[in-house]
Amino acid sequence: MTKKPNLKTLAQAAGVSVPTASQVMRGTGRISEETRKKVLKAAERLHYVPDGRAASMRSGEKREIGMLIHRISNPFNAEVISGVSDHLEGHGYLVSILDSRDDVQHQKKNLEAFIRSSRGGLIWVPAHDTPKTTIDMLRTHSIPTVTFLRQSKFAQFDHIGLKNTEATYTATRHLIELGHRRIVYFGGEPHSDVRQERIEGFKSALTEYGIDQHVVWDAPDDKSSGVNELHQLLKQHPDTTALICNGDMIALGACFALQKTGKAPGKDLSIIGFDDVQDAALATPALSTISTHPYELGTLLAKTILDRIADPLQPVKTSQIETQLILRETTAPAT
Amino acid sequence: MTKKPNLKTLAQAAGVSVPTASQVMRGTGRISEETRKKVLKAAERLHYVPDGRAASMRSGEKREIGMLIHRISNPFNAEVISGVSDHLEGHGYLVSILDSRDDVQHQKKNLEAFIRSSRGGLIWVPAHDTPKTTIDMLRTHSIPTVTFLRQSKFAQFDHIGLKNTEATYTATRHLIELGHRRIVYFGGEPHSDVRQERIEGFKSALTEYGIDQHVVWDAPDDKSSGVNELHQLLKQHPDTTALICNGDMIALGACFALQKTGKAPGKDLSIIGFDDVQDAALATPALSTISTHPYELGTLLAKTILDRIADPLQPVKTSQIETQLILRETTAPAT
DNA sequence: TTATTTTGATATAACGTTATATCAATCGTC
DNA sequence: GACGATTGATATAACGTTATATCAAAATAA
Repeated sequence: MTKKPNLKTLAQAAGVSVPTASQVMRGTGRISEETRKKVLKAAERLHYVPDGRAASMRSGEKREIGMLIHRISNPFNAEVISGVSDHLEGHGYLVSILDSRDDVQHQKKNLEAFIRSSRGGLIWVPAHDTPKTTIDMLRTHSIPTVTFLRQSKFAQFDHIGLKNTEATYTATRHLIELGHRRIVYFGGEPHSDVRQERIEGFKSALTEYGIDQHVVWDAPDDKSSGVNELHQLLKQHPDTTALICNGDMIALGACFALQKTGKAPGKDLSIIGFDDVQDAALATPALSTISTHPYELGTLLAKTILDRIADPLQPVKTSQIETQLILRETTAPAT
Repeated sequence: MTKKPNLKTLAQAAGVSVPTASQVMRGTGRISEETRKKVLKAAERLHYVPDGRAASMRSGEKREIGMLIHRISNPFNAEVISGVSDHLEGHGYLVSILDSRDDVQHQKKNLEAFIRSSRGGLIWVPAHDTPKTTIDMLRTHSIPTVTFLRQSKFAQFDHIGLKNTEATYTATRHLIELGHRRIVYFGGEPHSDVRQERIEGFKSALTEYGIDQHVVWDAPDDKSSGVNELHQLLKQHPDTTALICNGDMIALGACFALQKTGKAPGKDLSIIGFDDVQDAALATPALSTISTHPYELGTLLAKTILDRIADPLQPVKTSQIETQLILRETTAPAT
């Protein structure tokens, strides 16, 4: 087992000085074609790969971006990651993912290790109830940071969100125009800001049409929760004719639960999801939902963090991604 | 914006030398209680965090493990990641994830950047058709590596897989004992080694019971593929009474497709999935499937890579995780 | 009392790069 | 043929740590 080659061994093998070898590997400086070939050949032979730690330490350049997200298995996030990676890899960055599991303890541990590792920037979905101390830790080390989906209450980072309020406003309005009057906002955690924005759109549509019953039902955003909670909801509000859901998973859960009691989504209860995950189109009946554009969101995140890295002192930027109401089979006129 | 504090500024602030400050931060060496407090107080005040790059370069310790996997959004993988993280975080490691998207180009780019970044080890699901050059690259830099799910043809790394052959053998045998004779292996890519193992178990059960029709149907492992391909399959093999599927997603797709034509999974066609994803239990009808133990797999991966790091020259180890046949509603006696 | 060990701190060098300054040799110009 | 400009290389120092060696002072032993 030979030792790992470094610039020194490479330079010796090629018969040049260390700085010359360094310049050849990076394609900088003034190098004759002859020595360039000599060095490259030696590098090939030795399988030389520069040590990113040393390079980054000396040059100050950090060619790695971290993404810290709340649920790595969420297909929406996977699409966002693809968008980020495709763009940043083109700029010579490595994108690595950390999973906070939406838990502030895990998040804190990850962020501490992240700061130690001295990466170039952070693309982040803050966990629910992220404490101020965690934000302060990030700010203190002035790490280029962009948040998405969820915005931090305590600090101003660049942020890219969804047009949540607009999305649910449009969806709710659509249901009202179909004749629905008893519409419930279904799912989500009480503390979530994103959900609050969505509820705002929901309520403002209702108010606009003079409907003053504003029922909001708290429930985790997964499928099994949709199955269980729908029964509770219908027991308490049996006159409900339509649901605006906080996510596709809970919406699909609600569909299943409904079907099990012999009723039909769309016919007996209109249901609109949020996210447009792959399953939404494939379910029976196919789920009406609000489509976001995760890949484009990723691209925008990548651009935003590059801007922030290029000019750390520029004013904070915030933008929103458009959404789109997709009508499939779970929405129908009220009977 | 003050500059980032380092050991030098910390030492000055505390009125001690740099090595002393370093020792206090790491809790090593002989330090009086008095100076220890002085340094810690100064560190707190300056928000000092050591630079992991410099520390790692000097000490040779690398406290970061990378996972390079084929589909970050796969819920099975998410569970594995949890298992790995929980164990390794306990040992002071940061676990970061790279997504190859099962594409050898992405994988190569990621691995190159990975090698440059000098992490402590790699937990890897090799992409399909990973070329020998990629393996050689890894071996050349003698990076502690453990593969899981898929094993490299070209190199001997530590590996943890599933008891694939045993799993499908048991499942197929169960179907045969229910009276099924026309059983099809449904889904997966032709090149996949894992699938080959599963097909082996499938075929050996059939052979054991004297059934010589061994139909294997190629198809991508996602839901929409299950929907589309089931029709093709039934057109070509209308006497099929049961499916062993290569994954839960394609199995669920097949269930949907079947229901759309007015038939019932379980009653008209028995279906067994693979993975036991969350949706399997929640689908209607609930999917019979083969359960693996992803979290335990993760734990075992973590232990294996720690062993490999501790002793890089020890002989290569391979182990298999047990699987379990979960019978729900999509399996029934043949009519 | 003197010799020896222990304690608590520090000086120095090294990890593998790259930025900057320097320098000899070659080139072009008038 | 003398001058400055360009070319192609190199010497040196620095990034922020930690390992090793060293050292004076205090504590213990003889």
